[in-house]
Amino acid sequence: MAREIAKAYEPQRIEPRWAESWVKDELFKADPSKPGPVFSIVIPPPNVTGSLHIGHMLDHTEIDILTRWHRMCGYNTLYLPGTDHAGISTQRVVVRQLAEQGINYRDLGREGFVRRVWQWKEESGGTIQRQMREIGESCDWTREKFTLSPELSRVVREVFVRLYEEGLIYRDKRMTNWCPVCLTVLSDLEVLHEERAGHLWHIKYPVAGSKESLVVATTRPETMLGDTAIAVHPEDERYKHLIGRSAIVPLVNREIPIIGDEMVDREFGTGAVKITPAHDPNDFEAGRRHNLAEIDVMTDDGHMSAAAGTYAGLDRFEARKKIVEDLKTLGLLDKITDHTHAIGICERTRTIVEPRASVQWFCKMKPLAEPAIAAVEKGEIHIVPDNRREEFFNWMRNIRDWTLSRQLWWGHRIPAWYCAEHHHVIVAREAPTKCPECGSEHLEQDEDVLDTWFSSGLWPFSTLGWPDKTPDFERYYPTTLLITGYDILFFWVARMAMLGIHFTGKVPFRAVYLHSLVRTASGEKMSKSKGTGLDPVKLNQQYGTDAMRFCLASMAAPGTDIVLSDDRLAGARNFANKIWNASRFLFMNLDKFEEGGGASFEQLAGPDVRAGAPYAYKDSVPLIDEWIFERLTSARETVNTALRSYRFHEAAQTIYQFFWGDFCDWYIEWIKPDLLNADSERAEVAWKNLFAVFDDALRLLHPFMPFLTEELWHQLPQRADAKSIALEEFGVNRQKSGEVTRANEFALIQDAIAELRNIRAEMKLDPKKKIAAEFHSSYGYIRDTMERNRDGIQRLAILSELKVSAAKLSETGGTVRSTARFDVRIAHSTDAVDAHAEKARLRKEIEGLEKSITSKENQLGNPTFRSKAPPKIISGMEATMAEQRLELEKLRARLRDISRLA
RNA sequence: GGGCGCUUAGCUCAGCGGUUAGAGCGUUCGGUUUACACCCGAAAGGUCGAAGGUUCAAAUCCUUCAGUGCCCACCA
Repeated sequence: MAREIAKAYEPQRIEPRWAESWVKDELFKADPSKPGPVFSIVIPPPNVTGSLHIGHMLDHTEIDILTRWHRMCGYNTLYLPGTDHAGISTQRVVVRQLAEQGINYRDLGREGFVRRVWQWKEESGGTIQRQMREIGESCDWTREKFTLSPELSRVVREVFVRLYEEGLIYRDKRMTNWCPVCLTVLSDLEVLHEERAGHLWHIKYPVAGSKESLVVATTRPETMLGDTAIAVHPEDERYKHLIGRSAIVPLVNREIPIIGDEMVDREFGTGAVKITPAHDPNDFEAGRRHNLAEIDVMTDDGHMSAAAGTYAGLDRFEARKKIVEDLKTLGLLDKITDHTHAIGICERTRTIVEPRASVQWFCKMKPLAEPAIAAVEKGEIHIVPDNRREEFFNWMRNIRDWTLSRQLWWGHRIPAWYCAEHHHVIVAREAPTKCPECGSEHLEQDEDVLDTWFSSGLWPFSTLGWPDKTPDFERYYPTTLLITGYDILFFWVARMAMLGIHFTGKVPFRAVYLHSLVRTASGEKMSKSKGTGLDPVKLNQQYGTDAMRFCLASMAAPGTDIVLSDDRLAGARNFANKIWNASRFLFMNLDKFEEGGGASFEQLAGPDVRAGAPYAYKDSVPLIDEWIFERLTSARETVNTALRSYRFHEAAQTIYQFFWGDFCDWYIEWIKPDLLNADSERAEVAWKNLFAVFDDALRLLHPFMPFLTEELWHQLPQRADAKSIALEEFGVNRQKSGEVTRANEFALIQDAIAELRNIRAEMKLDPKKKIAAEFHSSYGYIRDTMERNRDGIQRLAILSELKVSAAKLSETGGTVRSTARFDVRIAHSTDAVDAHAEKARLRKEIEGLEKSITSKENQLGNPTFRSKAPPKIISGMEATMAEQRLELEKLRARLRDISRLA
């Protein structure tokens, strides 16, 4: 039966079918009761609001490659999917949507709003999970988790309560970062720092009861309305006499004390600092030291509050302008100088964050950080690449307490209640009915929710059933590996490490691989909001998911960022197409072979037949087959080694090289005639070995290109119970141990063909015309190899005949090419020879060789080198030099001959 | 202010102590070879940012410098 096979690979026609069947058959469902070493990995949960972006694509590609590879290597494998409720992001998305409908979310009330978010999540929140299914990720969908599900919420409460009981979670008034757009506090990590050119305003504060005034410098004049002191250094001769007196805050005419405090840097500004405890971290501390009032002059949304007097209601930056104007008018503005300083920016909205004192829930980090640092130091958690370890240590050793509460509605509500009468605090797993201290039944739950990262920090164990001792938890925790971008090392990885160790007593993952970021051509981090992101879904459709995966993998060298381009994607697409066409060739010729009365597909390619390879013809495995099996084995070993150390690019490159270079360009080209050989035994052996190699090669490629390989693998006859190539063995070594291979003999043949082709091209000989050639080597075994493989050489070098000779080749009437071990010659009319060009070519080659030889002579002649270098290097160098000398001699002779003839 | 990277072929990047420095793309030349022009064959192209140093041996390790990118940081 002749097959209809598309001329080009059309991923769109193949991918959806397999993606669907993999999910439907629950192909990747983990079973903790099954034997085998464990490979478990949890997904970095993407936002429910999200759709797949290029960063996920990279994450997921790497995760899926390693998962599929381990699965095929016999591991009991779990890849656990799920999503994050993403507090601020999600809330902002829904708030914006409501606003578009003219609804102010606050009007819905807390419950109404949260209900809307859930509703929205159900309707359009599944995008990313759907996309993950479409791109065929081999995760266990029966174990999908969501950070805000009742199941995981229970874990969040458990953890919060325990930390509170241990005294690690506390509530306090402290300096926090306030985002006037998000309307919530942020943790330090959510605040970015940006250097900006600003000013230093020098403002005169009159000293009470004197004509003197004190000049202070500030970058934020509007905060002066909340000043409650002026500080100078106690030892500062300029101001010492003023300590204990007071000054008048201009514009609001408040009398404030002048205090002495060591915190003041005499060198900076004027050496006198206005103290605004409600709006500056240093001032807050100073305020506590000196018992100063905290006057908050701003509202939640960044306007001036009632405390700002006549400025109330103004936007904070408007107020700044106005205040500066007014000071100028009053003659109280001493001067303005330029000043560049770092300001805090909200990670999401890019608005300037306002430092503000407020009451929040915090988590003490030092006691949690120490065991995590130790775990990384001891190698219980292995961080790759190495330099990220240092970053981790740096941050962890200087860690500060974590602001946990957020003034949002979407998220895990803080499990704390206050009694109306005495404000007793009750922290509990379930809502209490009365205050255990005073018995009051008027309880109100804390309005705030937890930072999103609090629940993600529990992800590796919360998803596996902790605190219960579930079979999943027992079998799959600690997880084997975590793969994520280095940009969330602190946000997420560090917190998982701390919380995992604290609560389970074990590290949450044994290794962390932090991959590169995908950047735009201009080097920026790709971002949807900036419009610089590539849409992987579109690209997957355009080039095929396999091509996309392969492309990313081939560029994913550890520690370096990726710049994706159409060229690279096209290259990967071409590779997929190449494989498709190679298969097309196999199946088309197989049809011919069967129709011509040859053995059946089953007889040539059945699973048992494939397993029995390599097959011999006339008592020995054909050289070409032995060669390709060896190339395959070596490629597989390289891939295994590379993947063990996350060198995806190396693995991908190796496979590419093997499939395209070895398998297509040489192996298939070489065996073409054998496949339809009149000698049916030779043909059968060729076919059998071919299918065995093909099967192995598909397996090798499968983790990288799951769809294409699944499709092609199913074209081969399979066992009745074989469901997917994904569940097959990655590869078995087909070489018998101790067997001496002749595979490198084929390398000589390749060299000879290359030299012959080179002559043809350089001499511009008619590419279609078969030409006679001669081959000489002083080694008998090499001549034998050529004799035995004459047909193939003639075919691939387009020769009419190949004369193998023990005698030196004549230089006249043709062109000779030499390697150390052999010479080839093609006869042609001398006018084809551009003697000048040929001489130049020879000279260049001679020069290169001479340089290389001289450098080796120098080294080998150096006694210190001989005594210190490893013997392997010395003998290798000697051998190479000997070969190079032989070749050099030949090239020189040839140059002399040409010169003489010309 | 600290810390971490990067600088290698026209472009994008591998290689990170050892034997004439590699890939993809691009370029040049030649090809309707019964799988593939998303292809085949051949070739050109690099004193590995600069200067010192360590070593028998340096693109690879160290120092300095010059560009360039990123992360962390409560000096008004």
